[in-house]
Amino acid sequence: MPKYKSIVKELADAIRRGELQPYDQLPTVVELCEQYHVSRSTIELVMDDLERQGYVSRKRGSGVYVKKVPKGTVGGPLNTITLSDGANVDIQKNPECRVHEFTIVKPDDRVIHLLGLHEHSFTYYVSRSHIYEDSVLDIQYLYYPVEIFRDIRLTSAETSIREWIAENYEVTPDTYHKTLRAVCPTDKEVELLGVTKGDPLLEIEQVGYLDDGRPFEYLVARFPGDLAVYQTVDSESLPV
Amino acid sequence: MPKYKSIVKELADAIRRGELQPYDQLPTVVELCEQYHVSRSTIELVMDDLERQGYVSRKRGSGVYVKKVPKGTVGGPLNTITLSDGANVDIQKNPECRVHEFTIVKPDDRVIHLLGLHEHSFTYYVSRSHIYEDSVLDIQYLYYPVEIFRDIRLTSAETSIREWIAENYEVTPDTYHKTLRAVCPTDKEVELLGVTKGDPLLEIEQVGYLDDGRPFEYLVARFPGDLAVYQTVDSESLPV
DNA sequence: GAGTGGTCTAGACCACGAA
DNA sequence: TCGTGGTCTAGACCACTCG
Repeated sequence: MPKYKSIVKELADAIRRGELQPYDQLPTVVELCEQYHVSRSTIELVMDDLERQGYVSRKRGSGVYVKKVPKGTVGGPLNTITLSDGANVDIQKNPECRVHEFTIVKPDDRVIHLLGLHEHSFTYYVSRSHIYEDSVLDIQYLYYPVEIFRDIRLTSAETSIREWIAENYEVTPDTYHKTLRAVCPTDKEVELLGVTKGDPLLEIEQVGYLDDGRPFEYLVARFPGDLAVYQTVDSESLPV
Repeated sequence: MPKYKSIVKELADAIRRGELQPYDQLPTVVELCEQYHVSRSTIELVMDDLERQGYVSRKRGSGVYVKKVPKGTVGGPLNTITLSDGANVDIQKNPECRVHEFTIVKPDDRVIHLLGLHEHSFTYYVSRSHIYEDSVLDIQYLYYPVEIFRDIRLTSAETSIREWIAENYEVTPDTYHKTLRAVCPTDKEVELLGVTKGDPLLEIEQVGYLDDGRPFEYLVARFPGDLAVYQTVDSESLPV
């Protein structure tokens, strides 16, 4: 782990523990340099990271300050779907995964377009749901180019496709392009998700890229609106 | 403008113009250093920025590569709501803004909590909609602490509250914490938005922070699901 | 082994804020 | 005026990829 990451961890912990309180000024950059025996640019990386995680605000010429955020809302998972409410469901590990379909298909135009495939390309296609204590948490539709992955096994779709890929191919995912929408469930989804026709779903459409620039994964996931939220921190605002 | 930003702009333009094609390798870091007469760390900042904007993938030990993205989908606005479809509506400038309510209120618990206010605090409260060619684009609910802004004018709510604040107060917004959801419209919203009861809405709940760490704005905006999407790029994926 | 990007150093200069 | 963070330099070392 790079040096700056471990400093980030220390400071973030201090904030979560309440050792650094809202509106407290962090030690100055120079002080932190001495304290951790690192150079100025390293501390700069640390501050960038802390700001992107929503811990601090930086005021040029003045100092870096701990944000006044409601307890428990900082340090949580960002840039991903989380299941809301006290529903202590960890979508990451706990839920059972039920595969509805697992085939090789000629994908529709949108998938071809977003994965940058040729007209006559084929992809793996998986549809599946996660289930926790008899309630269905989501429905997912996944597409993987056969060009890249010549062989994907059904068992991997029931656990972690990404893990299986990591073990069997030498590829490293880099970034994901995401689009979020509010949509109506299809008739099929009404049935599978156990929602009613008028219930809204939160949809996330995600294209994954490898570190050489190739799209390698197309994913659409839909969650009942009362279960899922997407949280993020950045410097863009809606125009107001 | 810092030096690295202008280099970002040049390279991003080259990619958008197609001068650099998908899967092309960018000049190496060393070459870029010579080409732009800058140091290595500066180029590092450039690459960070290009990657966060979704232009390139970086492969350690190999090179930086232009992502294969469908034409027109890169370089667009990120981390904010955009109005989908060919609907060439620019929410930023074109639409008329109609204010429904403009008062000072004792906000509810959630607003108090997220703005970090005392129980007995007051806020400005604005509800308004944007309208373009007879169709209603959104409905917004905004709260500003009276503690921070002693005076907000109605006219500003009809144009740009943020602009008005910038002209009348010495505050600089820093970052925004956002939560996205899919929700049902209330009866009132059905009426105001001209949607039907079962149509899903995309909701964005946003808390804005100043550069000294103070929350200064609470905003909930709701958009008809068929009009609005939220787009972003990052290195987090849904677990798959 | 040669070439790549990622991290880091020890400085410097600048823009800005606070008093 | 002085202390702050933001940018930038000219190097260095390391981890990694690829032929």
